[in-house]
Amino acid sequence: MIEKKKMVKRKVRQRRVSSVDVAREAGVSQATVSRVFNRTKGTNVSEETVAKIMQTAKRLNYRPSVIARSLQQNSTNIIGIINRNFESNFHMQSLDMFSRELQKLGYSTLLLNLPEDGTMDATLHLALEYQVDGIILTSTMLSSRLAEDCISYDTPVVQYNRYSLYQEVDSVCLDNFKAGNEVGKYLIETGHKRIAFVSGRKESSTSIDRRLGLIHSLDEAGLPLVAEYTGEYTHESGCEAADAFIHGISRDQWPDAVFCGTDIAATGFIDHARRAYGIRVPEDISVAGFDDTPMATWPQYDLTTVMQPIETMVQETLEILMDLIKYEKSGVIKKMIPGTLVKRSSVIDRR
Amino acid sequence: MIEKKKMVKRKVRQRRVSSVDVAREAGVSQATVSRVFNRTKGTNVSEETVAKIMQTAKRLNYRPSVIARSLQQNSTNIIGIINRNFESNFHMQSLDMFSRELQKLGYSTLLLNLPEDGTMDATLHLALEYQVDGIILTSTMLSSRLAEDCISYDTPVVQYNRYSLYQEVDSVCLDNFKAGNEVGKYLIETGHKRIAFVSGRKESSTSIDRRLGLIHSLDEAGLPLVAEYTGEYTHESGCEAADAFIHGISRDQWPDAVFCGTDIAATGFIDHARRAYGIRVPEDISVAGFDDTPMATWPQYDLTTVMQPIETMVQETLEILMDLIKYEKSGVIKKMIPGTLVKRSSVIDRR
DNA sequence: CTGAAAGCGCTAACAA
DNA sequence: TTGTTAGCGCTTTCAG
Repeated sequence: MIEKKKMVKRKVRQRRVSSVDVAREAGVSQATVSRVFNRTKGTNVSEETVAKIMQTAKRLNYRPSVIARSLQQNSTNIIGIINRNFESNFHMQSLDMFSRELQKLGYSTLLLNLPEDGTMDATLHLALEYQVDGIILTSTMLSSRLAEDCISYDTPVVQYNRYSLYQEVDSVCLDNFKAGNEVGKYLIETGHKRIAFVSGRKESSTSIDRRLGLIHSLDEAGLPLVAEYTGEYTHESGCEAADAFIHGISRDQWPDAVFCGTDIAATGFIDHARRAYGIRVPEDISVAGFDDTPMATWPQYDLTTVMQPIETMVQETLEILMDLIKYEKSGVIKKMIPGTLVKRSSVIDRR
Repeated sequence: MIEKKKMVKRKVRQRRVSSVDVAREAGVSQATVSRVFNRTKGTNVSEETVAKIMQTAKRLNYRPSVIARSLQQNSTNIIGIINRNFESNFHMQSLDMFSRELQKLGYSTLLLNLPEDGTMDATLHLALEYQVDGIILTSTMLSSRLAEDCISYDTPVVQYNRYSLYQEVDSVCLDNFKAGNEVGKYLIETGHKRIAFVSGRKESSTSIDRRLGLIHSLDEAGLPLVAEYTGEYTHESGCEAADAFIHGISRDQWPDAVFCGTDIAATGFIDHARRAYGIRVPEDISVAGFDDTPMATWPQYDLTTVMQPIETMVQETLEILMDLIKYEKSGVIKKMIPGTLVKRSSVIDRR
């Protein structure tokens, strides 16, 4: 049996045309070619030579090597985005927006994924080895040891969608506590007495803060959290939560409002509560979500939820990062972005 | 008014520690340091010096510069992924899998987005200037002029989720014609006589092929396509399609089965048909989708749909790309991957 | 306005 | 086993 691969010619990657080639062909020095491809800042080259060089460059299909330039300039124009997962709409949209905005700013995006098993050492170091000009860390926090590494590499980092009061790292994050608190206050205002919570991932600090915000509002009103369920970012989790809150429980013990930490869980809750238990939403139970995904506007849900202003968050993150790249760091920035409560019909006024 | 930025110290990025620094500190030559960081292939360095160098490297927090190495080796270990959009689940999952698999193969991902307004010249050239080792083009086709550019740069390209018979570019794509055809045959087999189609984007070649496949099956059975609607990849499009097929149309003119080019449109169709017209799915109208997104398994839909084996498609794409990187190209590969019809209860047997 | 030359940090061939 | 040296392709003084 013959291995197919063995029969094929091994490839030696050919040398690309370089500025030297263009220079030789055009009868000028290599430096002049370089000047032509960088004459943004008043580098003076005669019209004539410019024309000649551009022409032969085009003929030889020459394009400057960003890599060589990076080496010489000590700057790659690459931003590393270290990504934890793509599980939610929020993450996808954020990534999309980051890479588009970076492109507009003249940067490219090096996309790095955290391995499932967790440690980000290797991933972060990879980014540093690529000499990226900056790093955006989504939904993860930097250990102080790794933060040191970034500093010693003089590579700015901004955390997105995660923050810690005890860290020197700049961050941009939705104010999940406040948002959770506002949902709670709204549910209380509208006359709900028996409020329950469905959490996203247990370890997720965003979920934890939303929950704490809710509880704070309940405490102030002297109300209990009557039930809670911890799941994943899935429709099924919402279904399970409905079972947990309703199955085998007498009607007067049901919650009259359920705050779900994610829209997707809210849809699951609503669907299952209706189908399996004939519960009317919002007449029997009000439901609120989080994220304002497209599904929130589907007529059967018409979900009261919290909108995360992704565009603003991305812009703020990039602004901080660009400043860190250009100017000396002075102090730590922890930007908390407020969410917006979007009121729809899935929460009813019970007063 | 004082500009804040003006008050801040402009930053000059410091030089990073290089192998020369380590060499000096450790009292060895720079080449030896390099060897230590590359001793995979039997480069012989004494235990003693290795220890000494590793120690001072750690102390100085030295890490080799991938950029410098790339320049010298004429290879960056970066793969450029040129992405059209993130609008669907399929795209996100593909991107996620690509970047994870590439990372396993020792490559990093440079993520480039096509601008809204369309031309990919700039984007492709950017990738080439970064000297990426290969390019994956998702949901787009390469003009023959740009294909030339890639060839002259000796940079392999593989198209993902798009193909063209007239191109020299390798590609991996779901066999959308066949999949559409199978859905059609299945609907016919199960006794449907009045079949309608809801398209994804009009220009999208994947949608076009799904439609052609469907029509081919109808032709063979001597059945007409009773209605069709062209929308977007949204729930709302599905709702609109329901209006188009049902509103103001006498019951005997309704379709008895609707094939939606995407799951998301199928959910919209089902929801709206039920809510606005009291139609029972599948009793009155059967519905099939495409993609096998998580929603397809939600109980209220339980959608018959076509699963795209994303993992296989990604693996095949990478295999082709890796071969193109290592070996001389011999012939053009156009890999058509079959979809899998997933039968669920949204299509009923009418025989 | 243009050329010569140094050097960014690294690898690899060649010497020792 | 280790050091010396020549580039990789570019930008950027410094001369002319």
